[in-house]
Amino acid sequence: MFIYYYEWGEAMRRKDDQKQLSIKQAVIKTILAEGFHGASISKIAKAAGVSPATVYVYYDSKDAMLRDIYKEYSEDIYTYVVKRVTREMDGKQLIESLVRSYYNYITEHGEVFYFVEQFSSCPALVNNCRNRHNRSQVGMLLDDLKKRQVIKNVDNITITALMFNPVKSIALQPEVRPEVKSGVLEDLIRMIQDALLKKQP
Amino acid sequence: MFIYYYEWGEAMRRKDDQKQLSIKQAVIKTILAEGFHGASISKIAKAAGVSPATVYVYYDSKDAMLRDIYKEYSEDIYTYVVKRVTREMDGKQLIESLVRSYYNYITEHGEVFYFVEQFSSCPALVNNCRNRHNRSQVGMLLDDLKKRQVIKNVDNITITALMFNPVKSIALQPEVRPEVKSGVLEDLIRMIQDALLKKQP
Amino acid sequence: MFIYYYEWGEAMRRKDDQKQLSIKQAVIKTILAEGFHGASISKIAKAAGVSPATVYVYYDSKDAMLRDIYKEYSEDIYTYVVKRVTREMDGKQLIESLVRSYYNYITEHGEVFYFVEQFSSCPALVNNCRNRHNRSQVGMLLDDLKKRQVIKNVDNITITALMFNPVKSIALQPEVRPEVKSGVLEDLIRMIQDALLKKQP
Amino acid sequence: MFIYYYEWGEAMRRKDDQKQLSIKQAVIKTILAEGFHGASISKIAKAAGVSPATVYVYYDSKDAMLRDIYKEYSEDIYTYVVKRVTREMDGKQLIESLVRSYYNYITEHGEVFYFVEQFSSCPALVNNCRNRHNRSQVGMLLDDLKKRQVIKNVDNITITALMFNPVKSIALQPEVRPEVKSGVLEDLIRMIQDALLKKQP
DNA sequence: CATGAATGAGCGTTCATTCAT
DNA sequence: TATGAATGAACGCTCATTCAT
Repeated sequence: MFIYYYEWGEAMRRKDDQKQLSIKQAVIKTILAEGFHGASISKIAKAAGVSPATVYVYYDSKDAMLRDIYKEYSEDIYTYVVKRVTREMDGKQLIESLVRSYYNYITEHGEVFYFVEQFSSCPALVNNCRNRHNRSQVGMLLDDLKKRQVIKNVDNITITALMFNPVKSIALQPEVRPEVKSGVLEDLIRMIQDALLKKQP
Repeated sequence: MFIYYYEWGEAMRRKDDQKQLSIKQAVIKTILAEGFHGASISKIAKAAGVSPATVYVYYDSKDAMLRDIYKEYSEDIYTYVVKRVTREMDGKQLIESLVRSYYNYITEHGEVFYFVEQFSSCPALVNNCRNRHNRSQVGMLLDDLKKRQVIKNVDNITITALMFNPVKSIALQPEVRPEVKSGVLEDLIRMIQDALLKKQP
Repeated sequence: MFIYYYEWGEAMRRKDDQKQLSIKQAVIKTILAEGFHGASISKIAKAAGVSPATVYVYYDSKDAMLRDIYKEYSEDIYTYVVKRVTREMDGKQLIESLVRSYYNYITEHGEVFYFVEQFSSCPALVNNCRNRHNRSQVGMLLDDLKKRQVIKNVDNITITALMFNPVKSIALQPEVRPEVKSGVLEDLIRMIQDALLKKQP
Repeated sequence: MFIYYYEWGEAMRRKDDQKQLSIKQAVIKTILAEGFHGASISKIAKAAGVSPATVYVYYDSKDAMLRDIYKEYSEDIYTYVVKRVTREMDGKQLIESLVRSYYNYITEHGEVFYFVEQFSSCPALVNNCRNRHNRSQVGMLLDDLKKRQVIKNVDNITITALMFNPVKSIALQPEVRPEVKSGVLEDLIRMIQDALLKKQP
């Protein structure tokens, strides 16, 4: 008589990456549609096309799920902006690039950005997970500019606050039309350059 | 058994206002303590020292209640900053005053500010109520400065984005110590002045 | 205009004792019918004719509810048996009375007794609540008999184990007919008397 | 991908038995640790080191599994006590042996005994399975003693109720220290002898 | 006006069981 | 045979809201 044992190989890998992805997308989509507190597991599961119980195959709890997705995306925007910087850029160009990339990321990845923002604004959730990897890449960039006397020698949190928060608030304005936003963005870039760059004698 | 009181006067009326006020304070306090989605009617009622049913004497629904309170406080910060501007101030001083007042409001009225921020960040809620009264007072101030060629002639939403958002993000950082924030605030004010003021030849 | 305040009096006492009683009865009945682990809140609520949420008006949690009901009934049987003892009884009669009363209680209050037994047999539950009030009345009775040299001078837990456990096991046998149980009870009483009473020279 | 093994012998067979055994042990262990209603299939499977689905290879359902295990162990204690009886024992010794063995079984096989007790106390489960094999061996022993006029001529259920239930209740008391239990057991044995043995003229 | 009681709907989660491999 | 994935049903419980007084 034959006895067969199944080998734990590729064929048996049944934890479905596609399914987990669709859950993640459903989370982000549902939170955008229903707000953070309106995104229940059952709504998310319905949006993902799975049973509520299936969510718990992939995540230990709702909080853990949100935290995992947050961790995955929280630093995404900084990776994005840093990747678009090149060596040839001078200080002025670099500031423009960073601000513009930040804006572009928001328009291109609105749902994800919105999710991260929502999550960040809830202290109860965000306090449990800290990861500052790619953000620090921005910090290194700024440190270099300061050393090279290109930008003013102030704390990085001051610089990033000035560079990213105004453009964020513009990008998220639901009432302002994109064309207007473009113009505003140009003005903003000039003004941030004025604020940050050292005046050359 | 019913007991009747005939006397009806200011004292009686004030009692009701008092109750509504304590509900409002309870809302803001509870949302700070428990987060937006942890602030249930029963918790709020308990914090206010009334029955859950009493809340519905003053408000039609939970959403209506939050909206009412939001409307009451959403523009509070702009009233605050405008009130602290005086006629003698030149452009530079005016910018400093606006930014500093904005920062002071957040530190002094943290609970209210937190509530307004939380509410604002939920589109489902905020879309139903728009009021731009006191913010426009800031707009008038800026328009005047632009007409007098003191600050650059750009859209007001650009200016306010640059003036208020960086300082907000600094003020809300939970990890940064107040002493550090003070220094950052000074730097920020200088840089916002550099960004906004017209360069004098 | 009239203002009336409601006095918190008998008329306003709306927490319905009858409803709480019907919940208690539903608990006991449902546990008998469905077993301890089959008695869910929703089944209990249905049996009591209320909404599941209503249960939580009267009890903080399911465990607290079971514990409350247990505490109310756990010593009931000892109250019952002690109450049926009279001063005139000699040792032999007293033993007969205690055993017979214990048996009668079980047949008369089968549901309650079953609930208490089920609860007692779950260590996780019973460890959180200890009350030994009426049981100790039995202990005092036995101490007196020992002092008066009527029964053997052994530990009370030994005596109660011998007096009550055999009759309990008989009473709970579902397959044995009541007539047979009567005969068995008589035999049991004689033998327990033989076991406990000091032999007179 | 499938891998085939041809060799099929005792070793293979034993492996399956081993797996079923480890499931059985996991059931008993988990019920002791988590209580009857805390012993879910997934917890049991985890404790046994198998997948939840594997349990259903060996048993049709959870109830069937519990019933099977119950049937296997329910009469174990009577096999145990009967095996420790020898021909040379007189009536007094025999009673002592039975009672003491019963006590020893409980202390030695606490987990199994606890499982059987828990199962027995749930009518919904126990009603579906009846087997009185080894218990009847005790009955034959008692019948013989009665015929030989050593013990009183009463129904066997009366005798077993008196012999086994008190000692069970003592053995299961979690608060009483083992040393105390020893003394109680001695007293109990004397008293059960007094109750059961025919008085010699 | 003010309340504690009451509730249907929904929450996050776990269950016993089945499926696909 | 053995498995991790998948699930409908049910769990205990809380919610915003209404009811009866």
